[in-house]
Amino acid sequence: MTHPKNDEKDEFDLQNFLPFLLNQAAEASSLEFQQVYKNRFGMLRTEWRVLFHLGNYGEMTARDIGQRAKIHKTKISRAVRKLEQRRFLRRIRDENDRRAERLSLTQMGTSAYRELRSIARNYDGKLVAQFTTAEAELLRTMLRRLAGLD
Amino acid sequence: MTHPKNDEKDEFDLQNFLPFLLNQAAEASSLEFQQVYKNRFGMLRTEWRVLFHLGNYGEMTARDIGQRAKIHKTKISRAVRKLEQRRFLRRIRDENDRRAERLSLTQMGTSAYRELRSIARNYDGKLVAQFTTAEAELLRTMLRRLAGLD
DNA sequence: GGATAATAGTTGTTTTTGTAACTAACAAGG
DNA sequence: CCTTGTTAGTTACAAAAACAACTATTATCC
Repeated sequence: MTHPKNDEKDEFDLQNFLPFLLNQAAEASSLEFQQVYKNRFGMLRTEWRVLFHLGNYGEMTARDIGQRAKIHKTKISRAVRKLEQRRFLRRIRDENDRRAERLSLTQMGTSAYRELRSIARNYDGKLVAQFTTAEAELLRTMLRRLAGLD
Repeated sequence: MTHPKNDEKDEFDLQNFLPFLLNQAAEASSLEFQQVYKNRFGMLRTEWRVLFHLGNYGEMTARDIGQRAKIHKTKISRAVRKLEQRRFLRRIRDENDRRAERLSLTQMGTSAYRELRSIARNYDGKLVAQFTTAEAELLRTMLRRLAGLD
């Protein structure tokens, strides 16, 4: 019978594999916040992200959002439609490039954004509270690096 | 207009929101490795994880795996069936508790595991190479903490 | 100008996931 | 034993994601 465990010197554990760890951390740390935009606003993750981008950066096209957040265009297309149906955003055809449409939040969208942003901010604070300021800062820097942002 | 507390001064950027950052980092950093188990072995993420757990920790039940990796039992059930069909694992009904089945890798499963583990190890090394050893160590510690592991 | 390629966004179809309900086996208390 | 509750795992159905093909518009370049 082979012994899968210690064939060679093997300090490689799944629980140390960075992609696994990152994924577990991401899932665990988004769970609670997810409840908010799901239960309170009936939103999906992508919808929340689109809302957040528009609230955060102002008027953008679907393409802009997709590029910045690395979300596929079909997901964005569907999220935009839902947000529009719920009167959270409006779209205006760009007359300089009639393929694109400029998206922006309505009053309702803005107020939902504000509420969610405030909750997100508190939530982030809570997550980060278990680390020192320096640690948290380093963590974000490393994550941005791994994410290929910056 | 009313002034909710967190409304005006806004240093809160989506790209600093930890759940978002974690998710982006997780996706970006698993993309390349995903290609390996997808294209080379036709596996899904959960299948790879089950394989890895069995390879790493030896014989386990579906429940054990689910608890350790926080994977839902239906996902595991499906992954196990596929891995069994591909002759990567076998199941043996536990005679002490006939509800459970003890899962273990076949020869084929073990060899796939070994190959994937080696690729994963290199891949992890590559990811971590952009940080100092201390930084990487801290990163893993923080992620484990966020993930609720340990 | 006109063919060809590229881009913004949508729609249709297939996979994969999530959720709930289910079977079969065990556990505990009466 | 026998009801009630719990656990391991599966299955059926609904929701969401992935993937491919599509329309409409703009850009390229001969």
